[in-house]
Amino acid sequence: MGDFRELSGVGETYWAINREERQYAAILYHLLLNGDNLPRFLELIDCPYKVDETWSAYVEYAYLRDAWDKIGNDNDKKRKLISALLNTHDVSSLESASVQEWNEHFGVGTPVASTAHVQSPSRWSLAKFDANVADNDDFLATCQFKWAFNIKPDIVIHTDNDHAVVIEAKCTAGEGSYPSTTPEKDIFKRRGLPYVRQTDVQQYLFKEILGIEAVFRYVVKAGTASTPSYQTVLWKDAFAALEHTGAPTFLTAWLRKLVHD
DNA sequence: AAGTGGCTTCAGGTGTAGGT
DNA sequence: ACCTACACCTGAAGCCACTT
Repeated sequence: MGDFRELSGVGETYWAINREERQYAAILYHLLLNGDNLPRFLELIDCPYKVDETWSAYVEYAYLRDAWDKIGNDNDKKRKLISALLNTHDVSSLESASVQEWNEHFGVGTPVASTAHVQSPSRWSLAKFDANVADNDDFLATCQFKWAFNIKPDIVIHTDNDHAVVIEAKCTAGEGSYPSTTPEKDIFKRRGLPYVRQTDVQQYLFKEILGIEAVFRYVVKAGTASTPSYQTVLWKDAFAALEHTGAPTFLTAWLRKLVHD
């Protein structure tokens, strides 16, 4: 039997010290689905959209990944889709390329460029298609397109089919930016391109790719500074605004602690 | 004090090869 | 036709040193 808890002197139940942002997001999501909590929350964050009966809500929202998977083996449809949404010079020059040439153009190497399947843009490699996309605007567009296939907002509420509220849950870390790795950052520096904020990619995903009008909110522990790209809400205010009658004992205690600490 | 960049670890997705 | 193991890549996040 392990005795970490005794040796460490950390005697609290886990919930009392938990600092996992996905756990916070899961609690928020759970509460949002109960009673009148959805309208309460939307009012708190100044949601400009009306909710109708088609509303739905998601955690770890990966719409493009799943829609891509749903297309199945239709390579032709996949290429037409990319050509329509990513309207760059190099993409239009790929019309007669083979499937493998198409994949190689975007630098897919996971583990190799497939000869059979048009691979997901989420697998494109920035460091490799750098060599194949000369124009800076095209390069940036290709990066954004790829990133849009990878981002997963923590919570998304579709207030109806064409409007959404996008929630990013944060415990300690701030807003991320792209590109993320050193070699990729070097490429951006060499090209003189600015880094792209996480919320910029989210806005691009919803507006330009999915055709969904959306607002964006960060839920954070402390600090209320909103930037032009998003507004922030405090966890304590979010939880204080939500009804939780009948919740399990630990959750009631946890919420009390979160609201009053 | 807050932000940035480099480094590390972890978890998960993807396609291939090789087995049954 | 399925399954499993495998290699490779990526993003998220934490930590630390450094800058502003």
